[in-house]
Amino acid sequence: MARKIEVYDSQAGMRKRKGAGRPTIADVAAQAGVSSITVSRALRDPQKVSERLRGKIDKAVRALNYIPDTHASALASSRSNVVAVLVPSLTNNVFSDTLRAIYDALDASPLQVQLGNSRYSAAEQERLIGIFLSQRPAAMIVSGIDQTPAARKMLEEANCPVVQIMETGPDPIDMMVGFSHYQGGRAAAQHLIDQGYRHVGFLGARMDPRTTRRLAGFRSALEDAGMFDPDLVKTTTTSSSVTLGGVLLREMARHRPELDAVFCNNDDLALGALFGAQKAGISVPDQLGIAGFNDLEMMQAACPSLTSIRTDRYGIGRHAVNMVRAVLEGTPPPEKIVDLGFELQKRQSTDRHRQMV
Amino acid sequence: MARKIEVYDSQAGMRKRKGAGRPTIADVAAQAGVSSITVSRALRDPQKVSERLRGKIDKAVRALNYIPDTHASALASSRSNVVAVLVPSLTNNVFSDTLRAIYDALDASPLQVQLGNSRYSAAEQERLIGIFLSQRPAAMIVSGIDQTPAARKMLEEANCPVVQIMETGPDPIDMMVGFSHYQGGRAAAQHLIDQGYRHVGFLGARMDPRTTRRLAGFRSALEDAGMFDPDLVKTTTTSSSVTLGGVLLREMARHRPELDAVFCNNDDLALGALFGAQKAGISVPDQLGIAGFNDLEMMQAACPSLTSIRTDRYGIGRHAVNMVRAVLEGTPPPEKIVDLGFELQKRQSTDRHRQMV
DNA sequence: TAACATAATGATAGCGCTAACATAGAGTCA
DNA sequence: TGACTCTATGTTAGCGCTATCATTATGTTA
Repeated sequence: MARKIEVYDSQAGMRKRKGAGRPTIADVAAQAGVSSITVSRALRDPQKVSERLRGKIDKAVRALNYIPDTHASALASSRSNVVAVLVPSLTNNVFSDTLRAIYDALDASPLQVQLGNSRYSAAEQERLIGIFLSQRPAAMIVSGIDQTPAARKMLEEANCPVVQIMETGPDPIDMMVGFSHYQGGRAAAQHLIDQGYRHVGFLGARMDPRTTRRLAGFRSALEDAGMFDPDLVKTTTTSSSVTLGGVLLREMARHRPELDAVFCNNDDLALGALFGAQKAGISVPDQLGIAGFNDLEMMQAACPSLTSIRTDRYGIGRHAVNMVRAVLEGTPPPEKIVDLGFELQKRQSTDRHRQMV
Repeated sequence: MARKIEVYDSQAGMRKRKGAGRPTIADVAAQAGVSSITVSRALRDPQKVSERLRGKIDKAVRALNYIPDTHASALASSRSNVVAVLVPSLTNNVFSDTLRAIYDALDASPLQVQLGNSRYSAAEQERLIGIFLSQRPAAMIVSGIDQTPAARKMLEEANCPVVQIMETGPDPIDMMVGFSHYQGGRAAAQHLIDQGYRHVGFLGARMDPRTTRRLAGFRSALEDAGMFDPDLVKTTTTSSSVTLGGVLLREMARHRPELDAVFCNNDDLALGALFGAQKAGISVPDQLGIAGFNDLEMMQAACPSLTSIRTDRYGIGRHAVNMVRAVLEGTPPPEKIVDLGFELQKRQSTDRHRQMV
């Protein structure tokens, strides 16, 4: 038996791996003259360790420049501090506002963000969900409600809180924060009708599920008013830009001179439509009304100021994090679905009424 | 000896932890009738495993819906697949373009992005660097060259490639990709002087080290021309916005009616200045020249189109990733410092010359 | 056919941390 | 004072992977 142990030990010695060369919790423990677990506790939950030892440990940590290993910690505790967040675009201001809220809201907590960019592709979103789940995240926040069946299944089995954001719908995977894009599109169209516009067009770039629902709402309002004209709907597969807004507007105005208003499915297009109208000598709002969607900051600064549907993008991020934290702290929020609504911001670009009086 | 083993086993049984409940590599191995290490190899390096076993393993992986645990892998191999990226803002389009490039460039590799938002604070950047290093990242990409001494020390000792982006300077921590903001500011000012403007102002929001260097370049050009007037420099501590550009412009124009051009330290301010001028009945470019910085897409779409300093934000991200990958693959790039320069885009907003002819 | 390289697979230990239990010492109360 | 908490610390094993070596099956050469 002794012999066996010897063999065992020598093998162990021969096989020793080198690690990353950084100080470990054991080094800190040795330096402070305590056990590893005490160091672990001192770092995670200081009031569980006496002040005397805490002082020694802090000193050792500083002396060795010790940084705990996240991976070892996550493995041992089988819980990570990562909140995985999936957005379809990094350059769209809509998502950056929401992201900023998520970062702000997580700031006071030990949670970290892991961000993925699905590039408006459901397949890519599915792929990223798989990758992210391999990190055993503490929670997941994903954009939209149109996950692939496989993605949905993964999220349902993910064993962590999941929040779908930007949009609401009848069938949440777990929780939801957003608003109705259909109603938003409808409200914008109704406003243009109410302002007396009669030939209202729709400009849309790279239609995703949400912008498609805005179009559906737009259409329903116009149909109800007996004013819907399919020729006045112009969408593209290319991504949105200010330049594109101008191009689309001028094309539509050329083909259909009776056009007297446009609802742009986002604010970049609306700004571009304004510039396009200015270049073509079309006066806004007299000859052309313009409404956008999201109400980015520039809309009210523009000249003329631009009407838009204000959405609470920051609030969506904040709410999503609050719901996640509530669940992680054992107090699930009473409502699984939060609809933050939207608000029509009426501005000069659709203010024809006053001019006609 | 047998007895000893029994004791050992029973103790182990008493203490068994439950883990996360997900299938592990051992479950896959059992299902496929092979050893764990073979599964590990099949997943990481398929050609090291015979086709027959690979098939069985793939089937077992799918059947169990197995997702490898990143943390366990990182711990065992003491290397992670995380590239930590630190930017000062998530809402500034400048960084979102660079981020998009980083995500795009990493797409084909197994590397993952870990993104931090330092909110334009060096102290916050330092804190985040500490947090990120605890994940033993494969590489770090940080914005700017003005790290705190402690942050710089951590990065120097980080034992992974480090790229400082957005800016170049004489003393890289490791590698650098960017351009000279000083020269950019100088070029913008020189252009305004060349166009015949004589009372050139500077509008700046929340000055960070880079915008401060743009101002220094601006100032040096005006001083060389004997035209610098400190009263024509207006900066704020609040963050940049289109609205703010209009406010700053109108304040400056009111106090100094002789003002005939402004260089705005970013494009949002420049757009706001345009709108502000339009509201105040100041004609651009005749009575007022406007130049921005970065050349966001909207600049050329505006009416009148807006002059700006074009910067290669996407290229910065792409280059940074390429340098990182080169180092990780063992072929360090020949140049540690890459200057991607900038390009003055002359547009209508400063095209007074033509009008005067 | 012996000697040897090569390829495919496996057994074992360890990465750095923490859960779970164990223990020693200091109150606490009747 | 003894049975009993409570607090601060320690011991041990294990989280789920992979590095390292060991072994076995297979081909290759002279």
